[in-house]
Formats: sequence, structure tokens, C-alpha cells
Amino acid sequence: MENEKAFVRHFFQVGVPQSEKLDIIAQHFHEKLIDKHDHLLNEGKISQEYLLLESGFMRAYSLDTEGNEVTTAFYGAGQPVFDVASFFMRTPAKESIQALAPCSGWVISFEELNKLFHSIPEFREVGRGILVKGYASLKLRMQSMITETAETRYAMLLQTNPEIFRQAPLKHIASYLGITDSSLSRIRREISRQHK
Amino acid sequence: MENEKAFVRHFFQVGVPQSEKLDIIAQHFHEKLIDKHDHLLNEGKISQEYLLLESGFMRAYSLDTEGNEVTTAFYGAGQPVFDVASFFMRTPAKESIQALAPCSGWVISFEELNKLFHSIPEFREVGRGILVKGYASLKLRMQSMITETAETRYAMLLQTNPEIFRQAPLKHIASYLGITDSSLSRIRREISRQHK
DNA sequence: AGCACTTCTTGCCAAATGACAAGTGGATTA
DNA sequence: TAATCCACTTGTCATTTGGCAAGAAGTGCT
Repeated sequence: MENEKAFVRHFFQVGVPQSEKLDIIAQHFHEKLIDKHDHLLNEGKISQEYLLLESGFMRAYSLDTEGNEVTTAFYGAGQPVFDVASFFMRTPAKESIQALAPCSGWVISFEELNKLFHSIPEFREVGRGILVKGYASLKLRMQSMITETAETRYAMLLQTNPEIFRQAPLKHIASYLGITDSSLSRIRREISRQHK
Repeated sequence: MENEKAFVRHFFQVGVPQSEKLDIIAQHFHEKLIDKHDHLLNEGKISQEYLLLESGFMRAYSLDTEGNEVTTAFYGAGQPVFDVASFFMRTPAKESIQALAPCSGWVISFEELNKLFHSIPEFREVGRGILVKGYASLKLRMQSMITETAETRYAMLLQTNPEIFRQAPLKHIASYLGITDSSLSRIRREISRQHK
């Protein structure tokens, strides 16, 4: 049996308990390696691959009207990585997805994923859950952006996602938090002063 | 025939062309009227109703840590209205949904909606499309929050969703834009000066 | 009509953040 | 090794925004 795809099977095991169905699901995923700094998706292209990231670290980013990069998401091992709008609506992506470390994972195409959704009800429930959770966390982030200061947002990110700070340069984290890298640097100085 | 449910049928007609399937779908929706200022959903409750708004105007809002209301969404006629996370994950809602004008529409329960999703593939495609579009527009809003000034966000909202300004008080619009009502007032003054 | 309440504006000042430029140290590369 | 680039910090100053309080105008209720 394809024991190399243990990661894929494990990922869906809670939602799809039956081993035979897990087999079918796992069959449709293919291994994917991405070098550091390489892209899974480029702005303007249509997202073709739904990736389950087994190891490594990635980020999504887009360009604002002045051409500055804005990091919109970070992805660690164990997370699904794809551009929701581009992948499901088959429209050109408004952002790029890039590896910040050497990455390995498993991909499936839109057509294959849809086939599985149609043939395995539990699998499409998992798929919907992934969408809904992404939606919910984006909403939380928006809420935090509106109601909290940059310093609080920084402190919370550091507490809840410390791995981001080990893998991403501060300028990416700054734009993710909605501030400039200078401001982030000042915030860090203030916090380090308080901790003396 | 249930011609009173023409709105529901029309809503799904593009995604579900077959009249017999539209019949089945329409059968599962029930009429709902909401008085001005009344709630479709209260924070802490589990969202039970997926609403298609036929007429009226609504908003979603939550409370920040200091107890201030933050408006997170506006809904006009023709839009689906529900708390994605609460409805699909069956968890307590983090926000409330309130009518800003007398509303009428059509609701379906989680169980009934799921039944339809499982039995009518085209219908679940429409359902996914609604989710994905909501996700995409929330992402756009986050991008705008990060890269644009409050004045630009105001100007764009006024241009793209002028109906909001006819139906919602400025304080709701302000928190939706991520600023205080005082700041919004100042922004409006500056813009009106420029237009002289 | 009268009263309370809400909405919106405005002024004043403080705090947060941005823009720009310079400088340091580390990593990479020719 | 030298040159270059990148990440991060820091300083200065301008701009944006918030907090707070007051007031005008409109709305709704009794």
C-alpha cells in the first residue's frame, strides 16, 4: 500500500474514517516539492493545485497600488495552501504564494478534487470545513485589525503563532499586521523596554 | 404552483436550471419577516437560519473588548445573510445580525440545507460559490484596510455601495471602515471642501 | 407640544503611525 | 577578500487618527 501518503490519509482520517475511502482520496494526491523562494502560485495565473503542506513554510502576498508587497497569509506544516477565490472560481489569482523554506506536500487538481467531493460526501464535508475555518479566521483578523492597536496585534500573533517569527522576516510580518517595518521595529523596542 | 417563492427560484435559477429541482429547493424555504431593529441572530446563539434577503437592509456587528459595537457587514436585497462560522460549524455566534429596515426574505435550516446539498449537486455548487465569493470579498476588504487610507476606503465604499449610505447611520459605516465616527466626519468635511 | 434620545459635527490635544534617510551587522556572492 | 545586498533599527518630522467634550439638528415617543 502507498504508505508514503500516510500524511494525506492522516489529514483526512478524522473526517473520513473508512480506510477504503481514504485509499481513494490518497490516490488522487501527488507529491510536490518546492525550493525555498520558489512559487506555488503566481499572481495573474489560475490556481491549479490544492496543496497540503507536509513540511516547510509558505506565505501569500500581493502588490498594492504602489507596487509594495503585502503579505496576506502564512502557512505552516499541516495546513492546506491555495488561493480560495482563484482555485474555486477559476479566475486569475490576485496574489502569489511563495515558499519561505524548502517545502514538501501533496497536491490535487481542481477537477480531481471535485470528483472526490461528488463521490465521497464525508470528504466534501471536510472540504467545506476547511473553507469555513479559513473564513472564520480571516474574520477574526479583520476584527482585530479594526479594534486593536498594532502593538496588541503584534503581541497576539507572537503568542499564538510564534513559528511565524522563526521563519519569516519582520518586513513580511509587518505588512501582514498592517503596519510598516519601521513601526514594527519601534513596537518591538517598546516591548523589550517594558520587559526589563 | 408556489409562485410566491419566485424570488427563491430566481435566486438559484442560474446555478440550477432544471425546474423540478428548483421546485424541490423552493419547497424547503420558508418566508421570514423581520421588523426594523429586530435581530436575525444574537451573539452567543447558534445561527439556525440561512436567509435569502428579498427586501430590506441588514447589518452584522460584534462587540470589542471595551463593549463598543463594530459593524462587520452590510446586507442589501438579493444577498444571502447568515453567520458562516456559526451556521456551518454549529458554534455560538461571535456577532449579531440586525435589520436596519423592515426586511422580508426566505430561510432554510441547517439540516434542510444539507439535505439539499447532498441530493442536488448543482445546488451545492451554488452554495460553495456563495461561500467563496464571501471569502474573496472579505479578503479584498482586508487588503484595502492594510494598504489604503481611511479616506480612500470611504470614497471607494461610497462609490461601490452607495445604498449603504442611504440605509445605515454614519457611526455604523465608520466602524465598518475601521475608524471612529469623529474621524469619518472629518474625512467627509475634507472631501466636501475639495469639491467646492 | 415637550422631552429624551440619536446622529452628526467640531475643536482641542495626545498618541500612533508613516515617510524618508542613514547606519549597523550579517549573509551572500563574485 | 572585497563588494554587494538584505534585514533590521533608529532618528526626525509630518500626517493621520483617536479620545473627549460640547453643541446643533433631527427623530421619535408620550
